[in-house]
Amino acid sequence: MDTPAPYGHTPANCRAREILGRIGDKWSLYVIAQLSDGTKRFTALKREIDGISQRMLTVTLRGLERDGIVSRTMYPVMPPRVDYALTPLGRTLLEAVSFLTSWAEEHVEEIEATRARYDTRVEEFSALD
Amino acid sequence: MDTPAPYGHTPANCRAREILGRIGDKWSLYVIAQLSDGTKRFTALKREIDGISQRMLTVTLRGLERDGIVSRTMYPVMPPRVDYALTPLGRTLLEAVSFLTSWAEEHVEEIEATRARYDTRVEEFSALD
DNA sequence: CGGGATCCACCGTGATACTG
DNA sequence: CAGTATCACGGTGGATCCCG
Repeated sequence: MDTPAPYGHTPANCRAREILGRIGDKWSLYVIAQLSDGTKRFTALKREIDGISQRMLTVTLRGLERDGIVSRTMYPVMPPRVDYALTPLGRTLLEAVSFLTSWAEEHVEEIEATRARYDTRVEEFSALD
Repeated sequence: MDTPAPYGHTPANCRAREILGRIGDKWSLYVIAQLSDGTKRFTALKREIDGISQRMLTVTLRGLERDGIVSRTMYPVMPPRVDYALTPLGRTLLEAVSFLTSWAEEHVEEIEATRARYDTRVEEFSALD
């Protein structure tokens, strides 16, 4: 418990960081996007999200469920059946995310150009050795 | 409810993920927030962002500079002086971030309550062993 | 003052195998 | 079908020392 002084609190952005930490990981955004058009089963999600492993889909869904962004409905049948869906809270998040998506859409070219220029400069600079 | 248009497999999510990867790391958001009220020097940023190491401030600033979100101005004087500021692109990002911040502000209590309930349930379930 | 270089601990992620 | 368990790996971030 006495971890030597964690990174101290930081004001209002702290919460935004926490949120970003939740949806900013490798898979959450894809899961949320796939659930934006309705309830889906585990396997359907796995099939639609290219490259995700069984484990990471489970881990991601658990995290989103924990924060009330995704709901999980289990049917005690054989074989097992589990449905996942966005909660009302999850759908409000969708709105915030689409704002970021729009920003990304609008500026992706500018960013990539800037990045390429930066990398070229660094490369040229390194060549001075 | 007026959720934004459903977005399925669109590459848009990839770009949004890339953006989240940029600002969703541990420190970028704090750096951006601190630069929102004007140009600042390295040491000033380090002083204002509680808990950040010299290394991580450098790394974070380089990343933001690479993507054209932050500008870096070096003065060849002794002792060295370097100014950092948000670029116009960086300031447009500020808008998107404040949207997420608002979302976090509005729902942080709900999320924390849900999270606490979830953890309690898991705890009780584990106690069944 | 504003870094760069190095070493290291942690943990998020992936691959694989097993299960109710 | 929908997971859990285990191991291995790489990247992120922290601590420290040094330099122009």
